Amino acid sequence: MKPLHQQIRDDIEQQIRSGALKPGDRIPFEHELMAQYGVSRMTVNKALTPLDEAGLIERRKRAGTFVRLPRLDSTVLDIPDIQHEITARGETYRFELLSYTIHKANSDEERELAGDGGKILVLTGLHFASAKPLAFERRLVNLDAVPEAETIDFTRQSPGHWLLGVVPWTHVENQISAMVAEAQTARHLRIDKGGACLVVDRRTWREKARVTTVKQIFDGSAYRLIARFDHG
Amino acid sequence: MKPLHQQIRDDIEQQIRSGALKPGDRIPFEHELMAQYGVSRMTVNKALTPLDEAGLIERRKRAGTFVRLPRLDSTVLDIPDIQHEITARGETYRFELLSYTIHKANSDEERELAGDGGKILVLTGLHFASAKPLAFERRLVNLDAVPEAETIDFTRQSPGHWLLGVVPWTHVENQISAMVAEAQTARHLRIDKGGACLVVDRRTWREKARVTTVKQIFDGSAYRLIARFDHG
DNA sequence: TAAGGCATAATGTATAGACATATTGAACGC
DNA sequence: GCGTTCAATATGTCTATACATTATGCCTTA
Repeated sequence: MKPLHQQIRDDIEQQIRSGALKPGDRIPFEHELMAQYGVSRMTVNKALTPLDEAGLIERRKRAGTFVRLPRLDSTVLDIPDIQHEITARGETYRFELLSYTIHKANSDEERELAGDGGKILVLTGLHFASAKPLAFERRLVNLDAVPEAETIDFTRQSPGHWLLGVVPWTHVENQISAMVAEAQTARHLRIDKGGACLVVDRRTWREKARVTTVKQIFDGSAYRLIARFDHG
Repeated sequence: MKPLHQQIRDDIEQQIRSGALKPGDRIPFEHELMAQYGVSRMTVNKALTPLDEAGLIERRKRAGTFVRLPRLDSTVLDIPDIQHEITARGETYRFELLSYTIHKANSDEERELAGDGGKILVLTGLHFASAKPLAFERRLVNLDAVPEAETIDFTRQSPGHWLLGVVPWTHVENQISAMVAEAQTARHLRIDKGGACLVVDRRTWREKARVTTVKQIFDGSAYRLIARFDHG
């Protein structure tokens, strides 16, 4: 048996999603719901609070509780870790390191990550799904934020996968764009020059500190970002 | 002043994110936290419950409460409504209808949406940011699920924006990919043939019923999906 | 009539106590 | 030794109550 507060919550949520309760409609007062379901006010409150936090309802003192206007501005999708995604669909994953250097920040991009003269790790590599190159990656790691990274062998291990497990991130910014493969990218991904590529640029923070910056270029004909989202 | 339960919650969350509490570590028992913060058990519980739901901690009867292993598999991003996004960055939005037909489903794609012989609305159009065409859209709407759509004038209004406000969706599936513009797309978006485009394919459900299918093709040089995500 | 004050009614937060439920670990019996 | 039982313990849920907070709308007053 589900807890009472969850039954009430599910009940109200269902009424909203089905359209029985429309945006702007007032939901019964807490004391009315108490009588209706035969529970205490704390239980009603525990049912309504998550609906408020999820943005489905709005609660105003003295006035009551109302169904919110639907949020127009977003849907949500997952961007999985490449390694995880490849193994999840039953293919074997392999990372191949192409280049690896450690030096002091001296470009704008590097200074933005690690500050002027900060120590950074720059590496490029390829992600393979079975025998096929799926993505080219160029990654910068702020070694002041993640000093352990200097001791890890990335010739086989994906740096992104390692970082996700070791460094707890608090903020991520993704940019997804499309570009046409130039010569070097085409060679790496074994596609024709002029083919379409899907590009993910990702910047990661831990609290205030920048952790890593990565550009991942996917073969547009072989890769799609697939995302499902269930409301509620 | 923040509520007590939130202070406690923030405090514990901070300890986890900073690394002071590591995965597997036991968090003090509720009765210990009661003494530590000088609050009742309900308040402690109200602080811990959201951390549990967010997946940061795991609670086991008799054993106690523990810091969870970090989830490796996903990060989350928003895909905004085009119209909302354009107006949000201060440009004027315009939708231009290119074609509009209503007929019975007769292709595989149409049958998948509305069933065999179901009534569907098919339209194509362009989204403009100020004077520039930003995206080409081809949309199928299941008129059995959204009969009102037949009465709406889409010559100026974006069908996606209208649908979002009118039809509460429960499930969305997005596919993001990259392609090279062929002749017609290039002409519509006023870009060179062979330029890169970002493509979003979206399918929307309301409960079990399919609502709409849309393919949006963006000028890859002018558009990026930008997504930020804050942990917790 | 308009500005301001005030009682009222709703949600917001917190307490103490009760019983339910699940799991651990020790005591017990074979 | 090994499995079983059982009490202890921590979380899960719910109640009844109390006081805080805030916006409403009436009522008073200039």
